[in-house]
Amino acid sequence: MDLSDKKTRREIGSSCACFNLRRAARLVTQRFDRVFRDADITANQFSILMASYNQGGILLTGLARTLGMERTTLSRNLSLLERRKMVSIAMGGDRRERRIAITKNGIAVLERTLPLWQKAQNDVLGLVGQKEWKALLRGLHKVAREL
Amino acid sequence: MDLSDKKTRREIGSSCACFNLRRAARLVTQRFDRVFRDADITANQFSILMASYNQGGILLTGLARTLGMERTTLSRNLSLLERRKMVSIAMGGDRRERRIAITKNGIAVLERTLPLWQKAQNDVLGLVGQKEWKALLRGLHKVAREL
DNA sequence: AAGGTAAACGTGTAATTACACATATTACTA
DNA sequence: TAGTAATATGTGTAATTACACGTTTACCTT
Repeated sequence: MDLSDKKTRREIGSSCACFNLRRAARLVTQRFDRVFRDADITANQFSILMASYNQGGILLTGLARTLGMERTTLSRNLSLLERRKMVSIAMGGDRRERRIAITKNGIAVLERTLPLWQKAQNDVLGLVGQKEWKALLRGLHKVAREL
Repeated sequence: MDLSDKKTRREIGSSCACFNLRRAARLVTQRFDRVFRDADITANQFSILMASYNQGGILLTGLARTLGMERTTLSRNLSLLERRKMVSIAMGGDRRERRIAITKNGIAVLERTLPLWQKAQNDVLGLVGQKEWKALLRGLHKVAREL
């Protein structure tokens, strides 16, 4: 490939899996976090809380896998939520283990944030279009399964 | 919606635009950056350099819009690349303006990183599947257009 | 039981991201 | 032209991300 050819460069930009996914993630995250502005949590924290709710008692490493997040990244994200009493991080029988669970307070935060999530979600789906979004979501699930 | 219902919670997780996009972006970025490990730049910097090449002389704000990146985010990303002589940040006739351009050195870095990009891109497309990827990419472009 | 291997996790460091706020410069308007 | 609005950008702060490296604990093999 010849980078001095502008057509080649544009093709790379418009097809790059990393760039296009990151850009879309940035744009959607911005939308969500603006809607979440007056909430007690970010959209990212909302996802972590929801996963902790669904997989109560799961190990840190397992939760990281579910979230497609590096273990150490999740560790730091959870520390913030633990400090704010939204999750508990308990030692398992195996003393290396960290068992993650959402707290009552975390559930309460989730519940009162849910309407904001619904609004942000509807906003984005409305702009993208239901049909287009369905196809997109299928692809995102495939990525999560395969990578 | 009732969060005490597990089915509801799982539905939220598997449909959330923000979570699913961010997770896919994380996974793909991890792949790319592992392939880029011995390169002089990250996958994100690769994208910024490529856009700076394509839009040579563009203003910071305009480039940020192209990249779907907050202006201040791009400002800091560009500072790193300027310090390493990969882009130039020049004042325009309007002294508020910052005109961004890739340098000769930046082009050289791009050229020798291109094979790594090609490998990472092929890896991801192979795992996701060409057909699935095409549909996904269309959706990502729609997101970038509409948000 | 000792020694080596594997598993689970934390810390140091640095890049990435963006909001709130502030500054500088230009354009517009009364 | 003085004052105001709009534009373009930078800085403070904090969350998010992940690699490299190190520690602790459990398991396994002899």
